[in-house]
Amino acid sequence: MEKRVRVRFAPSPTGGLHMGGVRTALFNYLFAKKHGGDFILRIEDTDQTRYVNGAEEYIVNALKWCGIEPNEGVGFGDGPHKPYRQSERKALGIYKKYADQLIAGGHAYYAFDTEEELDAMRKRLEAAKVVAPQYNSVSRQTMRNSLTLSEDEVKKLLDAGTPHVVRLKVPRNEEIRFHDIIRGWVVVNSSQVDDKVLLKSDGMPTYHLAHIVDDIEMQISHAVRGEEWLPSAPAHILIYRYLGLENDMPKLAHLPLILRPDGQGKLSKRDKSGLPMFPLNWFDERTGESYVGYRESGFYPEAFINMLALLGWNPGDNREIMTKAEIIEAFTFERVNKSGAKFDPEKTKWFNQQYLRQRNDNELAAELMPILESKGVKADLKFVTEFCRLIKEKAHFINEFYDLGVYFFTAPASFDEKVLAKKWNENSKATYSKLRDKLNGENNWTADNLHHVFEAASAELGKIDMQLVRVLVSGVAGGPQLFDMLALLGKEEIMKRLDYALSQMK
RNA sequence: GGCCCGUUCGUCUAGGGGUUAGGACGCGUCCCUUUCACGGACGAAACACGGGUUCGAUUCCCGUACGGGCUACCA
Repeated sequence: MEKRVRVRFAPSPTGGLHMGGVRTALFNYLFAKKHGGDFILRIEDTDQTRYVNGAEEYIVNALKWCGIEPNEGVGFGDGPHKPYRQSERKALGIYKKYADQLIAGGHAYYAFDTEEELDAMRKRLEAAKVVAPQYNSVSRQTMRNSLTLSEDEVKKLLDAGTPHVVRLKVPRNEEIRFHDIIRGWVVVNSSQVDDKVLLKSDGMPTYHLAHIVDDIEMQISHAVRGEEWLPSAPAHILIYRYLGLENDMPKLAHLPLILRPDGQGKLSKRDKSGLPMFPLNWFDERTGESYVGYRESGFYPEAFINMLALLGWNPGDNREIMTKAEIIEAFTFERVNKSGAKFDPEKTKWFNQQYLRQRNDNELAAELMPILESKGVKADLKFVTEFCRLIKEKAHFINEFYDLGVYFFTAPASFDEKVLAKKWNENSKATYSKLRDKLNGENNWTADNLHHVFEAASAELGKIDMQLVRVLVSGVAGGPQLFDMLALLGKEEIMKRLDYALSQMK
């Protein structure tokens, strides 16, 4: 029988979760939901020196905002495999048990080398023109460890509490094969793998040991992670093997990376594309740096995850705008690409625009009201709702609305020079003053009727240039449909604006 | 440098031994329009290169180039 699908997202709380991490979480989530399985959040906080305050909370909040909610784990209600924080699991002695088992089986050993000694070893190897200096089956023989020291000596050192690590004893020359769901078979020779540290001198496990122990204990069925883990996968295979768990290990799937838009390297915390790299605002109190989030930039979480899902995956047909349910339904690892995908800021904006257009005017107004308030703009809901109807076609984000239509809230003080230079002449003042008077006599102030009034005025006064009227009333050359705009602003306001504009014109 | 992974329009991608190599973003032109948009139509734009295998290769194999990842008592 197939194992129940149980996958985990296991970030380390070393900073804000950036969008590459969000995508890894998303793919795990999609796979779990597709198969009716479990999605777990585990916190890999084994590096105490890199722990950042607030990072864990950020991760939880970011996943919540994205709608990528674990059904088990830190911040989402503990489950049967608690605790889900590795620091807490370490306190329970979980990892040491496995490390001891490896040592007892002759597959791991104690190493007492100091940082200086390790440094010296690397320098020595470099000087000897060794291509890849590492702690391995060859170099370990020149170091101070339980393979080179006598049993008595080792015991003495351990009893004296000498700082030491536990390392994996990787064989000298052995072919390691493993299957990746996305990439197929991968073969690496063990000579390329170093003797990885399993237990650090502070007693904490490294990622390599910890994730294996936890994946086994938590009955994880698939380890889905970024491609940056591919090179260490052979070492992981060895650990499972030496633990006698090779048949119980999760299936592996290494996701392609998200690359920078300009093409060089994987996405970093900061990018010049102008779009955020983080789901939510993030302030790093260590460095004092802050980063804007997708949420605060006016993105919808549906748009964000839709975009992310299509970066490296596709449903096999031409669909692009998909609900989360549709994505889940269509999701398979077979349709995940092998190659890295460059992040495309333009298309990302387009995704949000598509979702923006799906909202009705009442929903948009409800979203816009607090933004207006924060800008100190007072406007009533009815006005704002109509404003949304007019302006939404031009926007990608709700928080562009105000800037795109400031003149709906503040009368213009200046007027587009280009349009005036091209279209305003010595007769204009007389013509548009007459138009102003005609409008002033008009009581049926609707878009439709204003359209008729303009046509009649054009016939009577000579051509009324609609763009000129637009500039007189709004100050700018572009904007929503003119008559809708006049209708919304209202007769009183339009009169005021025309009077002011005409007083400024020659 | 070494090891691993990858390579279809500028970008995200579909496809796959014989196709006019399809879609989307962006870009351009036109239509609609007395303004501004939306919208519609059309267009430019890709199989990295070299060898095989084959009647035939963009598709399979091998090299090369290029790109990416890893190379810590970080994850």
